[in-house]
Amino acid sequence: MVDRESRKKQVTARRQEQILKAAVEIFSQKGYDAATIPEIANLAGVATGTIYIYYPSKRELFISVMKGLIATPLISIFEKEPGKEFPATLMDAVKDRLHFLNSKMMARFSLLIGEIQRDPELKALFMEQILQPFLSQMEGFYRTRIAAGEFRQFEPAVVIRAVGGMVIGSAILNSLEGDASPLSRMPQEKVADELMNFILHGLLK
Amino acid sequence: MVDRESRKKQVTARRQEQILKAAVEIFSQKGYDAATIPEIANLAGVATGTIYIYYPSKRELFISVMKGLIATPLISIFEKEPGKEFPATLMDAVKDRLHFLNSKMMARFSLLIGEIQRDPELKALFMEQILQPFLSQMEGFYRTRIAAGEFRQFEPAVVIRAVGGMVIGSAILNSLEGDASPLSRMPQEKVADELMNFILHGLLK
Amino acid sequence: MVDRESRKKQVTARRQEQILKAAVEIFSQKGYDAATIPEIANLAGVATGTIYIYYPSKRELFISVMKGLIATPLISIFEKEPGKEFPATLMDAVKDRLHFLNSKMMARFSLLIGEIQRDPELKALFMEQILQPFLSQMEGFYRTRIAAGEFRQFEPAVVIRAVGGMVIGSAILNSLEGDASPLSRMPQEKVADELMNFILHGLLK
Amino acid sequence: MVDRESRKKQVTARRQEQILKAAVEIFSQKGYDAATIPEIANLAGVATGTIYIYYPSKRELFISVMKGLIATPLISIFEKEPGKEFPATLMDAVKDRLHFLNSKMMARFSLLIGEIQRDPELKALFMEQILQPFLSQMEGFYRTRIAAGEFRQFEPAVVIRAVGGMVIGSAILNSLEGDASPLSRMPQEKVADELMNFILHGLLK
DNA sequence: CATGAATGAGGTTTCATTCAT
DNA sequence: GATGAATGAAACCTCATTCAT
Repeated sequence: MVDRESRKKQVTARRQEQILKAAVEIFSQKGYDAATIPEIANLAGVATGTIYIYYPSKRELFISVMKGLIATPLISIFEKEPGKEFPATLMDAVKDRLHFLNSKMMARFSLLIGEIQRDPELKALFMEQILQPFLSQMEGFYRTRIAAGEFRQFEPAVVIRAVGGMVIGSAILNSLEGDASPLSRMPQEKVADELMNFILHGLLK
Repeated sequence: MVDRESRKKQVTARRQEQILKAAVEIFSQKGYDAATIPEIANLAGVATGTIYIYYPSKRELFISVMKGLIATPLISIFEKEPGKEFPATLMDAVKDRLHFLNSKMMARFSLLIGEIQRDPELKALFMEQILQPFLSQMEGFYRTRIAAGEFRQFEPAVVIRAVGGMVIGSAILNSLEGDASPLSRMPQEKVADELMNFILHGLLK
Repeated sequence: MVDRESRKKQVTARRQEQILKAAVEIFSQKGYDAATIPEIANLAGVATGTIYIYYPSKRELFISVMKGLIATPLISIFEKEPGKEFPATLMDAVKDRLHFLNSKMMARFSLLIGEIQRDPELKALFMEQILQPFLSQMEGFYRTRIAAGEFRQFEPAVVIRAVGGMVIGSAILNSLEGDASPLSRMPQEKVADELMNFILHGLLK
Repeated sequence: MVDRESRKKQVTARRQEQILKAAVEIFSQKGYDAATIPEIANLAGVATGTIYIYYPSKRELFISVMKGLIATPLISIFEKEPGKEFPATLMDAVKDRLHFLNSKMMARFSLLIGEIQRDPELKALFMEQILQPFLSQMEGFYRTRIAAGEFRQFEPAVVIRAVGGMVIGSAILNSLEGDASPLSRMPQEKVADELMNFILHGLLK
């Protein structure tokens, strides 16, 4: 009995996941309006009506998709990894994030960023769950470095928004340029290196 | 005779403009699908059918809107202004662009960037009309500065995409944060100053 | 003055004719609904609005077109031509009508016969102007021939409807088969000959 | 299980039939353009959208209607019925067909014959499924009779087109005259008799 | 729970008709 | 009279949502 119940729950959970996964796919390919429930159902391998057992409306499903994307631990670039000295850490982080910028998830984000801006709930959620924590984390990191005498004393609000914008905008550029970008033909190592040097030392000699 | 004809043309042109303006407004508020022709017609102060005299379909109207946004002489940040020395020029440019980043047009762009990525025609148009020229211009400027011994010799492709991404991403952040951003409570002068210093000198002391 | 007025009238009449001719063309090509006033106007070389000076509505224009077709002196097959003996006359008539069956006008009729059946006014008009006179004429001719002892004494109503139906139906067959019909590769002379013989002598030996 | 599925199929089939039947009715009453999907849906007792589950477009529904009409085993007038001698057979056939000429289906055909001529697909279908087989069958029959020494040796192509045209045209006359036709007040027996005699023996004494 | 046929509101598009020039 | 831009009603079609099985 317990077994049967727990198996049931498992099946249910799996199905929910299937649907969500399909929804992520379709929504990010077509945007909110152009995506259709039958299409998502089809990709998920369930009947149209089944989706309404798990999500009360298309909008709710979409919100769930966005929450899923948003909930993803987007950015931990500047988490201190104890025992590692600074430049090495940042360098590694940048390399890691470079791959992240090319990731499917960032592509999805960049395709759905319009919907986020338009929907108040999504906007609030995004600000709360992603933007604020990210900016805070960066600000904390930045202040620490200033205190340590490593970084110049810019206005943190400005600098972190510049860097944050760079992350978002680069993802969009990536999604637009695709393989046409010269960066796709350079060793990631080199790109990361250059990028970090630019951020750390600036353009000026 | 000539007068009557030319007046007619003027009226016609004005109406076309009315429609386009309304379309820009509605499309950037609601996105492509959620926008409706009757709504655009209503805002333009014409009947639904009238729109189809000027644009053969909703899609064409949308393309025209996007072309209009794209055709806007977006970026001339780095045009040489003869007689001005370097840092002053860049500084001025950045200040100017800061205002630009806050502009309605950038807000619209940031809301419609998803559609641009999804539509092949728009994508091509955007790449051709905006992205390539912008990147080229920046690259040219950057190489000049390197040759003049002013700038470090980074890989131009990387640097300009970082800066370009910063422009796009910052516009989106702006649109998301709105008045909640601390930057909105700082003197533009100071923001521009900090930003430029960051770009020129980097984070490191 | 008189000159100018009469010229005006001429111009007006010509224009009316232009419009009607264009309407005949378009209506018989596309049928009533699929034909559009702008298209007719375009073919007639006038502005859309001009048509409404001459005809109060699309329907009226269509009725005029049909009246024009119907008014055409469709059938005078059996008019006695004095001084000619019988078989020769009929033979000639049939030959003449054979050409008529292939005519553009019969093609138009066969394309618009559905509209005639559907519209009560057109139906009445068609019956009154074409069908009844045609049947009467045929009936008169037939009775004369019976009286003359030349024709068998069938029920006239049956025979003339059979022959009348043959005329209409053959026009439709013609329009459907076009050049694919073997008849189009036979000398008209022979076809007329065979046809007349069939009608006069029947199938049986 | 099987039961439930098969019942579902039955329900589905019945509904498809309902829709098709309603479509036949409306299309033949109003023609293609003037017929509307909501009207057909209404007559079929289903919602507008339901029709689009069964037929992808108005055009497809129409094509199905026409195929249905066309697929009807229209004419087997001249099928040999073994054991029956000739004139009796033909007589019976004609009587049978007389009723057929008055049938609803022939009325529909005569109303839709314009659409058939205008639409290439329908035209091809009609030629292939109806006209050619019908003409072939008649030609075969006719040649047999010639060989048997019963019929005169006319050019078959001419004769069968004359008779075929008579069938189509008579149906149209019927549809136009309706009860106004004197034939409707004659015993069918007599009409058939006269008609057959006319065809077999011709007009001439 | 799962299914998928049915629903019908709502959007795009066409075009007969009007009317100011 | 002639023009053709403007109008807006009405049609086709889609798809979120429901519900009987």
